[in-house]
Amino acid sequence: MNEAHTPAIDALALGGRIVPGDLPCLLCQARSSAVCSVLGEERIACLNDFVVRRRIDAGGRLFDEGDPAAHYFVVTEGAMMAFKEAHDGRRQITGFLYAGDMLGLNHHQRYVYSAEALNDAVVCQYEIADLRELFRAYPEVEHWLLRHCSDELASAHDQMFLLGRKNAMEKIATFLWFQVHRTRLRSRNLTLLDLPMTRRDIADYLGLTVETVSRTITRMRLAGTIGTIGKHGIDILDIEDLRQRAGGGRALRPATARRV
Amino acid sequence: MNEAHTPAIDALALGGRIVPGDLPCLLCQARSSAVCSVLGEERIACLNDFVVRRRIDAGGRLFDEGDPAAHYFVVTEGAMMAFKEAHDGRRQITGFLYAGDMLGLNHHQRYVYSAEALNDAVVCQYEIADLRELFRAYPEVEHWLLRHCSDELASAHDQMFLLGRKNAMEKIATFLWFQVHRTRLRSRNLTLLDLPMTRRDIADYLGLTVETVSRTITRMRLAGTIGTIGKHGIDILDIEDLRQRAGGGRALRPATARRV
DNA sequence: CGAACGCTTGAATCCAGTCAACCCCCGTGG
DNA sequence: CCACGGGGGTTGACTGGATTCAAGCGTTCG
Repeated sequence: MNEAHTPAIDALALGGRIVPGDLPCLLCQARSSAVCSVLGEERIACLNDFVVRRRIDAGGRLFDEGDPAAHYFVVTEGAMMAFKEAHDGRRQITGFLYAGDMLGLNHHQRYVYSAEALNDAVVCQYEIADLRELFRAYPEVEHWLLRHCSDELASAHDQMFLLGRKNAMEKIATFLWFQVHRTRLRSRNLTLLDLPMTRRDIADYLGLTVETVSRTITRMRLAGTIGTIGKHGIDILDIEDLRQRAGGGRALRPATARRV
Repeated sequence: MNEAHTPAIDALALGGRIVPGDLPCLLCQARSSAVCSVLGEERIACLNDFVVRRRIDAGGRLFDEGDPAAHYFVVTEGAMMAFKEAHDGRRQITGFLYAGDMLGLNHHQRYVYSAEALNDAVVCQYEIADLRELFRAYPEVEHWLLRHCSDELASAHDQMFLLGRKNAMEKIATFLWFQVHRTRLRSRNLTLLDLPMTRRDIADYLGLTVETVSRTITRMRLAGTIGTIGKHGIDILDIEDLRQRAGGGRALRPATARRV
């Protein structure tokens, strides 16, 4: 069971549902950043008993706010978003989630937000009921969750400052600034962002309307700060100007912000 | 030492800093709702080795965003607030905290927000370095923290919806609605709120200006929804109307929202 | 007593929202 | 093959809700 020579195909062919063996976990995009990163190579196989992989098509719902909360998820491929919706259609996206990010953790009976895929995505699904057992067997899993949860809380506070106190230009610039850091464009000496979300998604994330997002991006393009390529491409032409527009120093801490 | 007949004064008079004995912990306002609630009466004494009590005068700072994070705090008396401030004076209050709420938990080197007392307050102070030891000795402490942290995250998401998508009237009404539930006015058949914060604090919590807060409260008074008594008193005259103004059903879940 | 602060109110301003038109792209189906 | 429809995006004109600026009131405090 702990031998790593089992071919991936063996694990994947076990039945109707796709169960990851050692290899899928070892090769997983989220391996270095998700919960399972606390388990060494020799213990990663133990997840077989806990985890199911699920594929969600672009635009598909993973769960709805108010649904009975039976699972905890980790995004392993693609991008998802978490959001709240009111009766009248108003929507607030609370986070965009990428490989390694988690979804659905809470200690209530029901999910407190909805989750949808931005593009074709894959998630690891844990039974909430199994988590307690997992915590007992591997306390470092719980350490990791606590750490990650407090990180998300810190990001949420940054977002609250943005929503409550920044104007449209600062909001868009901050958003792009975090995207640049999330994708490590700078360290890779690249300038091209490929955003998986629509203008409407950006608006609903920043507390704006589509029109304002569009106008603001146009203003930044005319000013030479960025270039636009198609619907999803953003070329960062003047990163320092972007930083200035985002609001400069405080309340702009990409190092600690995991969720953008 | 475990004998409960020791007068509180003995424990409090031990020296320059105030060290709680069993009795202060047992009589603590936060006893039933804070981290220490997971420790039974027989084990509460063990906190002596970990905890120091600190008093903060109204308006006093507990710590600043960016300060080296050495402590974790639990509010035991009074009210505090957590906030972020920009160079230009813009401020976003991220939470008001009362007996049982926690402050300063994070896994970075520095505090990610500032904390200030709204009125004379008392906090329990834990060394961050001691927390790991505490987790090992009492895993339920870590369970509690994770649970509480995910609750705070849920509240933060509600607040993000409020900041990004609600108008002034809905913001104020939601704020008062949560205050009503926090103080359990309804179950006690009372209608009088005594808010510890100023209009400016409310404005900085809701992403508004003082003037808008004042005007909106006036409008609710003229409409007969509430009455105002002095600077801090609010009389809830029509709770159903308040609920309607707050936005009705979704995104209004006082049961799970601990921080308002 | 005067200064400071918190709160309220009024008038004017402005930033973002609303409403509407139009473009482009893409998938669909005649 | 092309006509069509729909969705996403952009732009313009106008509106409006919240901010800004300013003044005044009551209370507190040195």
